[in-house]
Amino acid sequence: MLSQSEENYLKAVYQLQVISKSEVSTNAIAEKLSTKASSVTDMIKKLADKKMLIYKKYQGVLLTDLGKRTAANIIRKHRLWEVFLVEKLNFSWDEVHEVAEQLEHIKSTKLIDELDSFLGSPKQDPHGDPIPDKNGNLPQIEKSLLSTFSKNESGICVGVKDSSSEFLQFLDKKEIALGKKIKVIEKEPFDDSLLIKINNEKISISNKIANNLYIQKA
Amino acid sequence: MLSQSEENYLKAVYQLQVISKSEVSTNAIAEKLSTKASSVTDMIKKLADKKMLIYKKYQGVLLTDLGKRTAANIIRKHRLWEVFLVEKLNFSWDEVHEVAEQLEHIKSTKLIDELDSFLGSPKQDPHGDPIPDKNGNLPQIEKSLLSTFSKNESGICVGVKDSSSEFLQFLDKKEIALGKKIKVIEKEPFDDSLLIKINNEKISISNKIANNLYIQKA
DNA sequence: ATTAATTTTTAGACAAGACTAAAAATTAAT
DNA sequence: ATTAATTTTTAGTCTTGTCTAAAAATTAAT
Repeated sequence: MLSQSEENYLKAVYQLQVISKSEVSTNAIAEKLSTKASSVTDMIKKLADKKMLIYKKYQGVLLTDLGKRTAANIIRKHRLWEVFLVEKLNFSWDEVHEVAEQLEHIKSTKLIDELDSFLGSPKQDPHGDPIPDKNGNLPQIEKSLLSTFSKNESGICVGVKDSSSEFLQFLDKKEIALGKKIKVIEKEPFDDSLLIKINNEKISISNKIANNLYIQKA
Repeated sequence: MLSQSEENYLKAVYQLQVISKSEVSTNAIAEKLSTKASSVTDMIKKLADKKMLIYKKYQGVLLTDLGKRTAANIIRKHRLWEVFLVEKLNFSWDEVHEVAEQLEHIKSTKLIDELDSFLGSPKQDPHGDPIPDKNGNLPQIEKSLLSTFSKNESGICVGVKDSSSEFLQFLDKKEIALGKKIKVIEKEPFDDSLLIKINNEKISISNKIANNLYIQKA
């Protein structure tokens, strides 16, 4: 049985490993969890003892299959709870993260199985992130950051990279939502800002915004 | 902000104080939480520092108004989650306790407000226990243990004293459920067992069973 | 009213998880 | 190929919540 803290470390390693596809460094984990490298060293020793990851001193860590499945399951729980909060309890997509961080640690297989079917086995969470299945498989959909688009390219908004409430509230204000069609009208070479068409309107967005919006190419 | 452990102590004191209506002893708390008296002493000092209860050495503790409201709110969360599990996620009444013990510690006012209205503001949990309102008021319904009934008295089954899964499964097997009408046909003086009429059948139940079933007198 | 039994508190220890400061190993730079 | 910079680990400390064992206070019993 893992503690909440152990689960949080495991989740962080998983997310970093998905990005890097190789060993995850102590410092990277420390940064992700806003903690100190020394605390990370202590914890990865414990997780290595529990066969969740492979640890060689000074070489970073790699999740074992068990570790991957366990981490994916925590993420599954997190994202299912997010769907629940938005679909059933009137939360907006910028309010769910903090509560889901707590709910993901509840231990009950029946709970999560029943929640999944109660929600109709959703495939994505409110931010467009895929929900791992019961076996820990995480289906990845084809998507690119809007910042990589050139003039006249278009697609459907399918996800966000940053899911801070600041960013999400900004998107709400601009009426940029998942499922909407976006077309790049102009790309400004000076600051890489984009003039896009969405909701039948033309609006200008900064490179920083475009760099946090995932689009499925049309 | 209270830790999970502090919340569990507070809940235990609340439940003991409701029964005794006076100071709660260190040993009583220790017994309720399956812990040691010395641990209890440590914790009640902390809860006294936080103005949750009044503590005089060797004299037991009494909850403050703040403590009472806080404890009632934890119980409110516990019972609302139990309703959710039974009504929405196909849990049976003997499966909910353990999961609700975890869910009751989730911190989010919006979550519990929305859950309450999602469930239609239920007034009782699946075991017939009243759900405290947002202000910590706990409406008590009129009820008596079936063991106190005499021959020919009757009423409606409205709650259980023991909510262990063993007892609840026993009730399921005998088709004794909340809302059912029960009439005492005979009371056996030798062992205080009862012959009762329920579901249009006569069945015999031991004093121990009758002592854990709450009935609203007809 | 002492003595005995019980309850409660104190003192000290331990595990988990975090931290700081310093040492060791690795990586980068000249 | 050394030196410098960075990263990682170790060693020691702190807090929370628990425990055991012993001391102190209260309650019960003669």
